[in-house]
Amino acid sequence: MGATAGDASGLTSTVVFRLGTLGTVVTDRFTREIEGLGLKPKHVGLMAALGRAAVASQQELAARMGVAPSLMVSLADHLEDLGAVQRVRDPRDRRRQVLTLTEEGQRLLDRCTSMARTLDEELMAGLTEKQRKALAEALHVMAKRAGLP
Amino acid sequence: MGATAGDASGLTSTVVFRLGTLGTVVTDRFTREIEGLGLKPKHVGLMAALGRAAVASQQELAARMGVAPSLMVSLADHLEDLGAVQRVRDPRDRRRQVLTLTEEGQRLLDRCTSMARTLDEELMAGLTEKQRKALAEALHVMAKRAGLP
DNA sequence: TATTGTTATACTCTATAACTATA
DNA sequence: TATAGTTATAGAGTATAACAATA
Repeated sequence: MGATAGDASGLTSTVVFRLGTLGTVVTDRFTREIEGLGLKPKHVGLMAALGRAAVASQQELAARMGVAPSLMVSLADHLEDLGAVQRVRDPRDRRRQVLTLTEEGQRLLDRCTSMARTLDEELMAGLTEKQRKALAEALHVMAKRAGLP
Repeated sequence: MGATAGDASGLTSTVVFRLGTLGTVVTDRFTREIEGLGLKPKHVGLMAALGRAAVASQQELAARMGVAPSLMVSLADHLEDLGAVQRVRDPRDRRRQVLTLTEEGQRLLDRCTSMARTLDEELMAGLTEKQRKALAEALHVMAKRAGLP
């Protein structure tokens, strides 16, 4: 025994490593799943943000999602093309574009949510009900502390 | 109550969403942390893979990490420049480049592991010891099922 | 002819900077 | 002059395809 150089279980067993690698795998999987809807993860993230806030300017949404305003433009463009969001100029400040989720957008978001739930099931197949609850709670606490929804 | 359209807590509370977003945040944080060592996450992943396997050809490592062989070349190039890995031609099959972790590589890997542990602490600051154990176990089970180390 | 590693090229994602219109 | 949104441009990261050496 002793400090065998070459044992990297140290790194790979950290939460940082596991969250990073699992996050990538899961996101890739989700990306393939929503591809048929003409969506990428960021589009879904934007719809989810709109689902919570109901109404917000592009700048506010960009700040909330931590992306550049220029990226918000192309995300909104694409969702508008799909009929998932509406752009309305704020009459009080005509510089602001206010985004709202349409009924079609809500339907798309619902389908994505359903797909995510199916993936959740697959992902947690090896866990007991108790373990799933504990996992969900731990992720929730960490997400809030990190300023995530 | 009722089915209020616009409530997206459905999506954002899935494990898929939480793993994806937390994975990104945590990886970005780790990336900044190791920047001073001249490393990117993939370099660390390669060193960790070498730490476990001790010796492997570039093709084997590329397959294990799920990256293109061409990317393995540049990762190995960079680590070789840092003195973290050695390339040795397999005498039995001179096409194969066998990679091994040097002592310097082990030192670098150890420092990265230490940084990851510190981040783990920060990340799980809001969790009880019991919750941390439960989280680690759940992540471990899911990682194995996903074919991750 | 098939395989390993390498190099050349192209594609995706996203940020920064320049620009337009409103304020 | 400052800000919201847009457009143009550039950089990072990585894959695919073409190539060289070896089997």
